[in-house]
Amino acid sequence: MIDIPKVYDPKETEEKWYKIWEEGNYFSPDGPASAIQDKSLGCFTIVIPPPNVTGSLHMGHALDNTLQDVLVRYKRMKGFKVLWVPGTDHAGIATQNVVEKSLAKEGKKKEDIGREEFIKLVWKWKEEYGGTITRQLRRLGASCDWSRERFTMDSGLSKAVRKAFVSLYNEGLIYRGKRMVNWCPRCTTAISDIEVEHESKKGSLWHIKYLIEGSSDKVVVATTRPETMLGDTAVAVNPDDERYAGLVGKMLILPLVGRKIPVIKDPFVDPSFGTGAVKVTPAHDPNDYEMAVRHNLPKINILTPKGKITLEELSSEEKNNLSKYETLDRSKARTQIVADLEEGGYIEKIEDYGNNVGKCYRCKTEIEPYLSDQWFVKVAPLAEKAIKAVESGKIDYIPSRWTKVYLDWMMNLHDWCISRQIWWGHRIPVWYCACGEVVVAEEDPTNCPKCGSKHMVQDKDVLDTWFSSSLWPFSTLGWPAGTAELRTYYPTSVLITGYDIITFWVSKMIMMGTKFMGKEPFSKVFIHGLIRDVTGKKMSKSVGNVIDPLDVISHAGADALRFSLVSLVTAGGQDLKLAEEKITEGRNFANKIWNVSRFVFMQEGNLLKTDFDEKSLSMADRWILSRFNLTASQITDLLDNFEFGESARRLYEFIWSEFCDWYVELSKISLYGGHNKDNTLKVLNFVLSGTLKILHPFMPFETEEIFSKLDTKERTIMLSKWPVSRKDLEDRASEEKMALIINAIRAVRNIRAEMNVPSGKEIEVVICAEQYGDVLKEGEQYIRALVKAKEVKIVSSSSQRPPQSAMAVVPGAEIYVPLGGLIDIDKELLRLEKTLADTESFISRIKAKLDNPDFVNRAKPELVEAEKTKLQDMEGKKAVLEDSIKSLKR
RNA sequence: GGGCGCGUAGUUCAAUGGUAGAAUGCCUCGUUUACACCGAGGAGGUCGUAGGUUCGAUCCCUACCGCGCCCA
Repeated sequence: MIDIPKVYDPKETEEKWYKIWEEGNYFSPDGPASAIQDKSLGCFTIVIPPPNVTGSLHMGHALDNTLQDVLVRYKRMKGFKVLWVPGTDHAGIATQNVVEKSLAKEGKKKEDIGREEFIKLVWKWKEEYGGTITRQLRRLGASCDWSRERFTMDSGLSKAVRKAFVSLYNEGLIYRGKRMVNWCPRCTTAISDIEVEHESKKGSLWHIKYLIEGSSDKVVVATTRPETMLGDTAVAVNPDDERYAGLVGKMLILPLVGRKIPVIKDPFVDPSFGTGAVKVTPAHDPNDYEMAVRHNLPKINILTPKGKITLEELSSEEKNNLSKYETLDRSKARTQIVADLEEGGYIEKIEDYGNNVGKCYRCKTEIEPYLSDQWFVKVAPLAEKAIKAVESGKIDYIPSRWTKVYLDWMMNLHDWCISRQIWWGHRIPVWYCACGEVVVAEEDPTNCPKCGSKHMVQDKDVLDTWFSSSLWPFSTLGWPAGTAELRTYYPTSVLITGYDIITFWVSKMIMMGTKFMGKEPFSKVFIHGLIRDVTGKKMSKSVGNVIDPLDVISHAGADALRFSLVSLVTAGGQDLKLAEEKITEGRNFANKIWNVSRFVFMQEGNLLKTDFDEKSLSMADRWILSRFNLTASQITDLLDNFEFGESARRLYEFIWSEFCDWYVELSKISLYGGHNKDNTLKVLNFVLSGTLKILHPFMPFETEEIFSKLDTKERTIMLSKWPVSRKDLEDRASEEKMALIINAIRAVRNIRAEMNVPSGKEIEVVICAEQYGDVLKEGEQYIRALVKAKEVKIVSSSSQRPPQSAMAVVPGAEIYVPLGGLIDIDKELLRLEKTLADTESFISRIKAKLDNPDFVNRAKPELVEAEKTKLQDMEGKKAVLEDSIKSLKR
């Protein structure tokens, strides 16, 4: 029994228990958990934000999934039918990148092996390595139902994607068109607006001279992107700009190129930008594109998908002139063109200019506005319902401030570009026939419905990964089939995620859920902050400030990690600054729990029972039972309100301070003194096992390990009943009594330390209490033991004050410690005078309040009463202190 | 430019319209039979600045200063 190690070792415990839980099917709502389910409570469902299949667990995942697990474990113990659906996301671009990289190691490109082979390779990669993150989630302790694990490329989910696409297409909510999109030249695909990160960057503004045809005059055009001039088809000025009024309609000669382009007027042009005349490059700038549409200008594309110069769309003469630029990368082309312009005397000046560049959120490559054929979702009609769902309160954001962020964004949506020019993903379910027929269908067509041809060609593009993610809350439950699962678990209960993906994912699930299910996918969205390093910076490998959750799990244990993270969560949803010290705190806490349990196990007798006798409870027993009962109900309320951080902090306080520092020390009196030993042990066990239960959602492994050593009828803490608040354990009187005892003990300890009483020396204590003599008599043994006193005398009148003693005043009692020769009179005087000064300043503040008629008349009466009582107490304290000082001075 | 969040102990952060709390670090003491990943005691804060509301503001309101994020 006593061979329990002094330091908690999480490693073995974690492996052992997770295996037992998973193999015992404890995570499933239909397994052993059903035994504790209360039908009247119904279901509690969460779908996991699916991590990228290529991913490995970072702190953000650790936090997000810990919070989900806390809630899930809590609800499960409470009796809800709990389902937590796990799974991963196929992460189109990211996964393709990974496999391309491994191909590159063999010196191959994906084009070398072809699309079909490449996709096979990705699947093979997925089978081999795709389980990494789900294994890591297991190490974290996540109690999701792995038997229901999903992958966004599963056949079921793929069916859902096709169903959704075809329905939206048939309703006219999906369309194809040539549009200006955000193009990543590295990923060689379009990406959506929100996948672009904006960054301000120092750049230049080049002032370039364009000659006016048939004249020696010139127009100076300012641009931040001189290289795109190869695709210029006009120069535009503001219609109200008098400087250029005479110029409109004239033709200019494009430098280096020789192309003749018109000067046009368009209100879009800002006369204060540069010279007020801007070059118009319709194929490479979204605003220029709009202008070109208005003025019917040609759109000349000069870039390949890889971002290199192409002359394909130029005239043959231009091709000859400009061949030196062909195949140059866009940045090299800029350098070259600027150099050539300078040489030709076309540069008027170059200014420093700060501009905003868009970067691909995946690979940080600068985005190119690029004109191409793409598929779009017309979002306005979908957004309308999604907005209503939140406005009407059917979906609540917690904290509520995210509501506004969501709504603002929803109301300003552009159509969503959903096609991606990559290979890995859900292929767009559209087929083209040589006869011109287009088929959009859930099932692959065998032949053309119009001409009967068997040679239908499927669209090459795949869908944005977020398209399949947007269906996640119902596709994972079997949709489009109307399964029992779907009826039982949809809508889900709550979504837990970071604020960084409200726009990417949350909003889209709401759109698709309201659209296809007719019901919001969840009624609550809990948004938490993001993990940062201790200085507030984002954790990143390149900065080197990453704390790896798996390292932490290895060194400190999953429970420590979980607890540390949760205790950092704030009600306001602030970002979490994670320092190593915080992890240490979690580890130390885990060790504290281990050791207090060890203490309980080390007591003699094997009666690890909890059936204490109510009639023979001591004051301390009643106190801890009442405190435990209160704590359990607080934790319940806090968790019901998603107050994760506060609940963790409250548990810490209860366990460390109230249970360990006070009750355990008090219990030793009867345990080691032999008096009422059995009952004390039962109370200890009762509180310990109850505490383990309310702690279990936060620290599942360790609580299970300890619980398993207790003699309870419940085979696993995971599926034990959540403690309910018990009126019979509430005991305000004992709490007040113990408060007095604790104050008295603290006061004596303070005297001992301040007066340098050697720690081994036993002292005498005299306590004078007019009102609370009984309480102090009852608690005398506690005081004696905890302050190392050989005697504690309770007297009722201060006339019995011992001479040569240090003293302190606590609410309800005066405490004297006779120190005989030990007392340092000067030191004690100093101490008392300081206390007196504090007391006096406090008194004057209360008096000022009570002398203020406005306060007395306007403040709540009970508050005024309380102040009066305080004043009385303080004046009493003052009198006692003055007396003591006087007698010491004598 | 629009919006949001944050400025509280040396540090990292809570809470609260009525004497401001914790963790960590620091100082003193302590190896007492759960734990030194420990215990006891202590020092440390004009709650960013200036106004306003209020009997009373760290908290509510306004402006400003500083920091961060999101959107254009």
